[in-house]
Amino acid sequence: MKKSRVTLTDIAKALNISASTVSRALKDHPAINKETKRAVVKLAKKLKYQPNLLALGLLQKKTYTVGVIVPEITGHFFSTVITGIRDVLSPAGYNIAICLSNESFQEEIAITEKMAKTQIDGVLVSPASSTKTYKHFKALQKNGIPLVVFDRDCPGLDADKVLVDDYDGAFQAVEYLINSGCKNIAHLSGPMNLSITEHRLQGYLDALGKHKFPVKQENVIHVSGFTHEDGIKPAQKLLKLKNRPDAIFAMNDCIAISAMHVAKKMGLQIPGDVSIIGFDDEPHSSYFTPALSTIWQPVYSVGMLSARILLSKLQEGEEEPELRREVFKPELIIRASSKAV
Amino acid sequence: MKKSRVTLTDIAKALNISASTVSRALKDHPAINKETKRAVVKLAKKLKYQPNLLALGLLQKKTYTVGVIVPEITGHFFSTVITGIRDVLSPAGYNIAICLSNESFQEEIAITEKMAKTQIDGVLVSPASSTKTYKHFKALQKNGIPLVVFDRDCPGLDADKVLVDDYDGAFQAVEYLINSGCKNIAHLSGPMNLSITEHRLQGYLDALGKHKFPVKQENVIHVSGFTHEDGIKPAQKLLKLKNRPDAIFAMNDCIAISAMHVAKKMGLQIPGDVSIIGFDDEPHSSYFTPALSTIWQPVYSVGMLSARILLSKLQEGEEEPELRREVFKPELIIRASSKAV
DNA sequence: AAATACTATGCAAAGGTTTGCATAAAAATC
DNA sequence: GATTTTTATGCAAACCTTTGCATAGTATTT
Repeated sequence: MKKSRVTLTDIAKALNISASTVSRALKDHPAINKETKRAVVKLAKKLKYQPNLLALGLLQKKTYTVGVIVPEITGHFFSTVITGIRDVLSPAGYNIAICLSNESFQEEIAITEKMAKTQIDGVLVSPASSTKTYKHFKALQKNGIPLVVFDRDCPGLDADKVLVDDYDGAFQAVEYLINSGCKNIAHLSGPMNLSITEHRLQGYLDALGKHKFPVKQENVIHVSGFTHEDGIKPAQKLLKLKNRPDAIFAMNDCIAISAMHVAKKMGLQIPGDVSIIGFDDEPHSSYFTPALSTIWQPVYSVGMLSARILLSKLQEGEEEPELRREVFKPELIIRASSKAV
Repeated sequence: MKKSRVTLTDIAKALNISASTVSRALKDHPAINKETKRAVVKLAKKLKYQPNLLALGLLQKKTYTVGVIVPEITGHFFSTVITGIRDVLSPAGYNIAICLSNESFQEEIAITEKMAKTQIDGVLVSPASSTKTYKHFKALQKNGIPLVVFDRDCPGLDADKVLVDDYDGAFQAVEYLINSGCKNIAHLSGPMNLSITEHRLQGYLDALGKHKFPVKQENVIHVSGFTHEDGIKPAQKLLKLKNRPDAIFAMNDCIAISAMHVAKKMGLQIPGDVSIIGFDDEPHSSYFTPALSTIWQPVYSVGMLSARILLSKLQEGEEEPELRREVFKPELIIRASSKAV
């Protein structure tokens, strides 16, 4: 049988006083007798009184809970962002409700609806790759729930945003490959319709363009997901081209690792025959053979800053200041999978 | 300004009926006029009525939220367990509140207290490595909150448990090393006081014992955490022993990778000079050079089963059936980092 | 002694929803 | 036409906490 918890009224009855007095005694209200206060505090401790946050939330229309919507958490990126979010929000007294959209637009909609019902205070979101419209986010905003978008942009949505300059990261990587003497640079690109995919692709294209390299259709392949398996076939396709690329810039480290794997199986030297650069700088990446060159992003900072911005919206209250758009710069980290320049 | 949401009463007023009628109309209550129902449903949709789950929770003492307490989520293990949990609980209509203890006993206590206050329905927990007593868990149970412990056992705590046979996994790994001809097998063990550490260590010891191998104090080193960095120094210490081990069984894959890294830097052949076996079978593990031999665990299943057990406690209600203790068997996966037998 | 200020407490409402009981109206039965 | 049944709706309580206002008693001032 579910034991009902100790309530204010229970304590009040036991001491023959009113619930209001008990509430005030526990809240350091000035107008309260020291004796009474002492008795209340003592009994509350004895009975292990725990205030019912539901009742409080109902009363104050504030739940001290922030929702975080991410596509997945099994990768390094989002789990680290979440850790950053937690490290800001938790000390501030906020709960975090982490929800996984599983890269599904439908699930994302279901999540936002549930969040509205649970009276969440604010939302941090990185949209699913299949998300096309932002009605569900706008609905949250209309409900007065502040929204911060991180990492994956929602073009056209008016919200605070914390992003990473994916374009710049890609540009750096490709330009480095060019400077190191690569002549035929391919790109394992991400799933279509995703802002980060597009920005990285554009960075790749523009770096080629800047150096007057021709862009070959066959040199760009979109992978369908972010895991190793998703990278194998596209990498094979690339490395079996008649005009085999001498460099691959991959969407992320997992895909880059797949490409390295395929290349090695084909007997190719890395970086002798083909240079490889990834994106994300996962913890494992420096331990591969050869150690993977990659683009580092301030992942933890993305989480912290997003949380801080949301927090300020929650606390400053309602004055609707101008929207913020923060863009972090990534850094190229050269290891052994790409030629020295 | 925080717009207050549409409530039952708002709809009631607009239609000149009572809130009870509106509630019933939206709930397919039998005794309700079709006309009325149609009107209510139509208006509710138009105004985008969202029931307030706080009020409901307060009334029914049920929040349809389950708390999940894990030490961290940046690794592969817990993030995958969580995905399994979600895939069971989400379709059943439950929310998941993921909380990170950060391997800290104190934070874990704070989390459980907060969970009691938020009237959570049930809890899934894998305790922090620094957790020594289980008072906080017992307090939850006393409050009538069902608790399921997964992966990391809490010896002496009466709760449902979903574990992996770490002892058996370790035993398999070490026995394999013995059978493959290794004579001097070391163990990079986990943080002290953690059930999985102890079980794996015992498996190591017993496998040696079974084959009449001497146990050398110097061959067992405890690492302080689960990341690559935590493994480097202990691995160096091990491989610089006068009597250098010809095999290392590591606490997990990250540590094993560190050991491989150190060994390679020292110019040792793997597995020629030293065999290495890890634990966890992370997605990356087969992509290292050489591909890492390891122990696979049914991580996703651990999550799913834990969630299913909790779910049955939540639904069956209160009859307190006997506690379940499910133990999954891990599997040895031999790749290239250990000699063939 | 009367008026004022202060201290300590209680009452009641509010927050949104559900539900048992009561009630009213309509329909069905005799 | 009177009684019973059915159908549709409303009232009010309950869930727990906070807080403005009122009140009663005590202490201070004039």
